[in-house]
Amino acid sequence: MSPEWIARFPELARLTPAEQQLITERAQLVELPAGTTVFAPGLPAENFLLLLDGTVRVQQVSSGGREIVLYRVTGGESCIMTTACLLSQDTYNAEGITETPVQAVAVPRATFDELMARSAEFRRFVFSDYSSRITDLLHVVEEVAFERIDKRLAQKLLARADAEGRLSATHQELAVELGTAREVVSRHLKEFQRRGWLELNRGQVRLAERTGLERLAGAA
Amino acid sequence: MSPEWIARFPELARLTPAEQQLITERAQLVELPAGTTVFAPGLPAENFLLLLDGTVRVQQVSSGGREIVLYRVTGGESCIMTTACLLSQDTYNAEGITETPVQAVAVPRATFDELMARSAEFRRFVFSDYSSRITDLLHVVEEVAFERIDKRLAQKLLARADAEGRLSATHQELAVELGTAREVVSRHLKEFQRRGWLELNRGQVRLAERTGLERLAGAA
DNA sequence: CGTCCTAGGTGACTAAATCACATACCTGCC
DNA sequence: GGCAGGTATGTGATTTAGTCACCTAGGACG
Repeated sequence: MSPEWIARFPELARLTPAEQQLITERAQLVELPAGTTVFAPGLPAENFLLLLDGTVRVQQVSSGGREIVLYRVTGGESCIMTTACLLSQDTYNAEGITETPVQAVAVPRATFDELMARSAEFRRFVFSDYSSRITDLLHVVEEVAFERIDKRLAQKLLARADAEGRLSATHQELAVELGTAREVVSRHLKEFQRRGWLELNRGQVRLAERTGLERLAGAA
Repeated sequence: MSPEWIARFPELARLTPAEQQLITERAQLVELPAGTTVFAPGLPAENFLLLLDGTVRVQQVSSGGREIVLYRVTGGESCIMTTACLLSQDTYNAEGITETPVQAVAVPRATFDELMARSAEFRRFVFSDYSSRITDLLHVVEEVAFERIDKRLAQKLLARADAEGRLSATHQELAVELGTAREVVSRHLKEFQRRGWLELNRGQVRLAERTGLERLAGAA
């Protein structure tokens, strides 16, 4: 395949020309529509995935039907969870779903192994990705175990709103982000609205007074 | 150092003699008393640690002073978190503390890198350890986000009790295991006692009727 | 215009966390 | 033995979160 994509991964751009050629020759470009399940319990992971464009949401589902978003993989990152599935006998009960149309590069396992053997740069790339995911997971644990829902919700709203303070999300979707129940989100949103911090419409939130949200989000 | 220890790591025993020699020549045996901080936010991690004996408890501490145990590293496992610290610019707010006297092998970073380059077996060993830790963290997220405290407490008690059904732990220690508050643990323990499932003494729990606990622990 | 589906609202209740103390138990020391 | 000080545990009151059951509102579409 054509090799321009490799420039999107600064760490890979430092590989030797021969190593870059190895990747670009053996890797396959894949295009996935939004809503595709990239990995899930029971599905075998065959490739090391490098995301060029789009985002993959990784979340955990409980037996009781509740869900929580663990992290997102975006362009320029690799999807380690699939790699980890290759190596662990334990099955994860996490799943990865494309949130947008996704363009990615699939590196076959044998090529992945060869690059791990040949290139210190490649190893650094893979490890730093692992480390980032572990950091993400530690962050989720910290939030879920120790932080108040209203604070976490305020943080989410600020993080996901666009420049005009708008975001499209149902209460249910926000609940999954935080790993809580829809009613809990609805009640807090309503309270925020009562305080004049935001306006609510079906599937839409518009931030009116960021300062209040920011104070709550930043509260120790 | 003397090379017998390597036999405790089945994956490493499959390395070639030359690779095994590389490790045993360069690695250092370290002995740590119980209660030593192995890694913590801010501390630089210099070595790849392989545990021979003892256990290291890895836990997260919140700003509010609450804590939660994430997982334990025991003999035959490596302490990936320290390695990950080497590779991630993000600082973890997790810490590792020896729970017992610990005997470990410290592999210098350069030797670690060399082995990663030379040995597919070594890579498999490192990756499978990473995967196990990620699995552990996913498990913690699932428990904290979705499971009831009484069920989790029952599971902990069953898991930590010895053959006679005894375990030494304060309510506070159990609370840290679960990432909750001491009062919550005290009240549930008291209720378990009321049901005749266990007997309580200062710093001690004795399981009297495992069946009740088991039913609660296994409840969907 | 009615039907159906999804989004959101709400009251009642249970579970968990927090706060503020009150006791109980143990160890060392007189 | 008795007392002091530290650690462990008990408990009520209150707030916050999660659950359950059910309701209403907004759209899409025939």
